[in-house]
Amino acid sequence: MAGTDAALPSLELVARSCLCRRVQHASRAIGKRFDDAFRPVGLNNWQFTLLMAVTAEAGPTVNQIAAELGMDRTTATKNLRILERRGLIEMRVDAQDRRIRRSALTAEGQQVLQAALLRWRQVNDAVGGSLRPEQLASLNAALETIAQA
Amino acid sequence: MAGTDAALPSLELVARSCLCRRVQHASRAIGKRFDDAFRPVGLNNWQFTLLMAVTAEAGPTVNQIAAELGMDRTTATKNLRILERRGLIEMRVDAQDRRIRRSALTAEGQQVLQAALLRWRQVNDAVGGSLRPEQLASLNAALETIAQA
DNA sequence: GACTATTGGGTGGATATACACCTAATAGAG
DNA sequence: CTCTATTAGGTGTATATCCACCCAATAGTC
Repeated sequence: MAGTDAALPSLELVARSCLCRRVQHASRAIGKRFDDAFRPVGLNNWQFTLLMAVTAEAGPTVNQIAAELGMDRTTATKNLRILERRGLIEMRVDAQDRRIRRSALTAEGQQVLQAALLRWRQVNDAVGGSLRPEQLASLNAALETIAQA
Repeated sequence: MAGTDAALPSLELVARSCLCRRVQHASRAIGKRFDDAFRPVGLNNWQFTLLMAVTAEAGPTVNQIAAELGMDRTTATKNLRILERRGLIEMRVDAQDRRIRRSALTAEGQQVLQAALLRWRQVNDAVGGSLRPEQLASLNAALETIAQA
């Protein structure tokens, strides 16, 4: 309408084109789907991701895990502690540099992760399958671009 | 490697192709960008989205807002209460059906939202501009598909 | 070796999110 | 009109997330 600042975008435009809202909405939805899939093995989606990150390298540090997942370091600290309390991972001080704490899966953690992998593939295939192959590839590239900002 | 269960996906494959992890990573990154943009006006990204949802319809209910944003109803309740405490919105019981609570922006809420709109456009354009136009369109479609699951 | 800067990490607080469970108001069946 | 089902919503709990601030260990300088 006239009378409002012409420099301001209309509310309809914002609601339609807000990337933040779209990504957050999708994030909640996909997180819930993976939570449901992992519930029988007692994990949620980020715990699965964290277990994966712990196994990805040899004894990754808190900082390495946080950087890899793009989360705040203190968030990684607190989430790792929960997995540690449940006995799925171990954190131990590095021998050379005593500031550093390195993570590793316990035997139980490996078992839980193995049990989760089949469920992961099912739900990941299901979600990916709802997109056309070229759309999935484009989505991955776009998400990576956004994540690196 | 041979020796592991052939039915299990390799850890490398999982790390590379996990849609949940990618979406969550992008969600954290973009949320942080919008948080930074809105910080000068005292909002964060979801508060902005919530204010937008409150103005989108005439006096939307808690359920309507939660459905529109794909968030849990109880999450909407608690987030709305924070905006209410700050005096940015008002919740009032519907005259016809006293179970229903309808939301509306206060004058201060409108001012804050107006101040945020310019910042929104800057950061939304910046993020969208890092993608090619057809990639952005494809991203929007893919995110909507995922959100509707 | 002492002083300072850098780095790895933790704590406390505010808010974000969802689940299990609950209350209150309305709607519908008889 | 009463009883029950449905619907709108809230509370408590556990965990997720980030920020401001802190501590301890190492590295670098002299």
